[in-house]
Amino acid sequence: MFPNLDPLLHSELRLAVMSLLMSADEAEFPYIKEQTGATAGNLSVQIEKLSTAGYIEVEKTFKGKKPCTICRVTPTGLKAFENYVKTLKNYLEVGKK
Amino acid sequence: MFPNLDPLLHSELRLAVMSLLMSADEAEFPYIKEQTGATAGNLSVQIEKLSTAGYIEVEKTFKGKKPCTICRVTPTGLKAFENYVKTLKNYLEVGKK
DNA sequence: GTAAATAAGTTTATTTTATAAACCAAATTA
DNA sequence: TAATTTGGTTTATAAAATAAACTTATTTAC
Repeated sequence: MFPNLDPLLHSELRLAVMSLLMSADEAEFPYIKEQTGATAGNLSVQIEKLSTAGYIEVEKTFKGKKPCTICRVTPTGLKAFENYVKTLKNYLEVGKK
Repeated sequence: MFPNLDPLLHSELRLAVMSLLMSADEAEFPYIKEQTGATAGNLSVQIEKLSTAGYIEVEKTFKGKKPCTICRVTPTGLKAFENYVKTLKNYLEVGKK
């Protein structure tokens, strides 16, 4: 009836990050920070978690002389996201079945 | 872009409880426990939170001689749930806009 | 009839998680 | 060259979820 929701995705900020990356394909740290309204510290932690899980890949390069962190969703992350959405529907689609 | 998700509903167990009550109209504690697979303790805590928020109403009666806790969703809870679903769509409907 | 087990919860404690605050290094601006 | 900004990371704190322990009453088994 209520299958488990992937705890890595069932988090407001991590879900927002994934959502952003799903449509943007790739995004830089400051952009994600701005779009989500998260603090840098919180964002850094959550990106690290998504990265550790293999849901996103994180590339640390330079933009001119400034550090630049680029994030991309991986195939694993894509699958996890889709699965999360499907699972969540069991909770949301009340009375539709 | 990513409006805040009602923290009271963005919780696996509480969401499951609400979801159940949305389609069942009213339900007894043991039934909710069985359907969600939650432990009694956890369920008790989460029901209390939903009740305090006014999302559900809890009636404590007796079934013969045994205590019987009945839960129902309130209009406030209904609205909150619907709003949560709407908000969540911003996170889930990637690339559909 | 009484001891053990079950039912229906609640309370308290522990663990996990999210968040914020503090910090760091380099670069830019005043 | 001192102060500020940018782009983060690390560490500490606050909040939340979860589980474990406990309570009270009730059957059920001996």
